[in-house]
Amino acid sequence: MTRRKVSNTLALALLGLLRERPMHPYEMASTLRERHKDGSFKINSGSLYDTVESLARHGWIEPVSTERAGKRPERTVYALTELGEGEFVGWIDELIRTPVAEHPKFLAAVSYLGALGRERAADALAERAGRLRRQCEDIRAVLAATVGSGRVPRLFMIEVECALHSLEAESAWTEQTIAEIRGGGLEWPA
Amino acid sequence: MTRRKVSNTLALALLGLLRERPMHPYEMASTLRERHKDGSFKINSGSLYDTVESLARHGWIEPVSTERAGKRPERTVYALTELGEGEFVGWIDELIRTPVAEHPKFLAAVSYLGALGRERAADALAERAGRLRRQCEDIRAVLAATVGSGRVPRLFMIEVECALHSLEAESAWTEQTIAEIRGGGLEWPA
DNA sequence: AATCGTATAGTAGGATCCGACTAATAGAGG
DNA sequence: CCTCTATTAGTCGGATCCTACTATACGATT
Repeated sequence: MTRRKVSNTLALALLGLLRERPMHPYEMASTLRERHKDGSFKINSGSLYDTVESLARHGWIEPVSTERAGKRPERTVYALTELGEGEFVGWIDELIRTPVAEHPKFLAAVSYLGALGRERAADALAERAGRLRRQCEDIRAVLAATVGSGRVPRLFMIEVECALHSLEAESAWTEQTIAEIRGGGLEWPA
Repeated sequence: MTRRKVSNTLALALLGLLRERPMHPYEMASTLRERHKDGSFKINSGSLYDTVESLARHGWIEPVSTERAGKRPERTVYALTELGEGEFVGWIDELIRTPVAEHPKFLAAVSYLGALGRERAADALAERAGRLRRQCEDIRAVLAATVGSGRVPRLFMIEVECALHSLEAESAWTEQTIAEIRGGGLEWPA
């Protein structure tokens, strides 16, 4: 009972791009960055090439040509296969329907918040809260510059809205918890 | 500029446990599960032993004895070192202060929500919403049975509250997005 | 008393991931 | 027109992680 053959979500991003047109790996990465998809996918040149190879091995994409400009390394252009197209949609469907447990680092740290002591805990949370606020602003700016100006359909940036929503929630929890610590509403056992 | 020597947050969990008393690896894992920390840390027997070894290699913990019960494999009991204690607190502080980009699978899928088409997207989101609601209820039940009954100090389960808060936020976003899709408030380009 | 399921305890080997590196070209600045 | 930096493009080796597996003990059931 082998799980899904390729599980890295970067693969999902690549499949999605190749639905538009064939590309070579480096172009996939830069296109994703241009479109601000680097918040939703971890784009790392190391794993990029591994992932492309793995997709090709499973027949979800295939090389269609190789080009060469000057003395630069040869670039292999890949295209989506029919198999890949089907897997793409099925995979998304599954990812949406079934929540999977993630283990964010913040949660790990919060588990031992007590170890910092009241003062330092409140301090650290306050610093985080500030950074979260700035991150939210940055994201709002991106949304304003794209969807806000009507240049990009909202659906194409919907995951950015989703990320913003969850950042805002984290921000709210953080502020509220600081208040409870400082206000004494949260007991602090030894 | 060396990165942090051990980066897996499971290591953080282990350090935290060993602050109470020395334990052998299997006991660490089962204690964490008992305390419902398996929502905040990914506990996997494979990585457990790797992580313990890595912590020992860096001198954050050290073997203090080996015991044997019957013909079972020998168990090595580890204790926290002073170095480990310091790193523990410093690590938590850093994790709290500095948000790091996580890349939840859901966000990846939402990035290509368009590929499902209106109907199917709303459907899939609705299924997720249902599961999220059930998860929230489960968590509330755990909180009621522990903190609610006064048997466990609230600070010891604070990360569960945090996780609940973020699940609720995701839940809300999901419901709201379903409504926008079904109500036509969200444009659906080809 | 033989069998079944579950808890205890850990190992081995491969898949995956990633940081650090190489190397060529284009364009900016002096 | 020469150097410097940024961008383009990709490789490589090792660290990490996890799945699947081994093996014993113990209580309950037939």
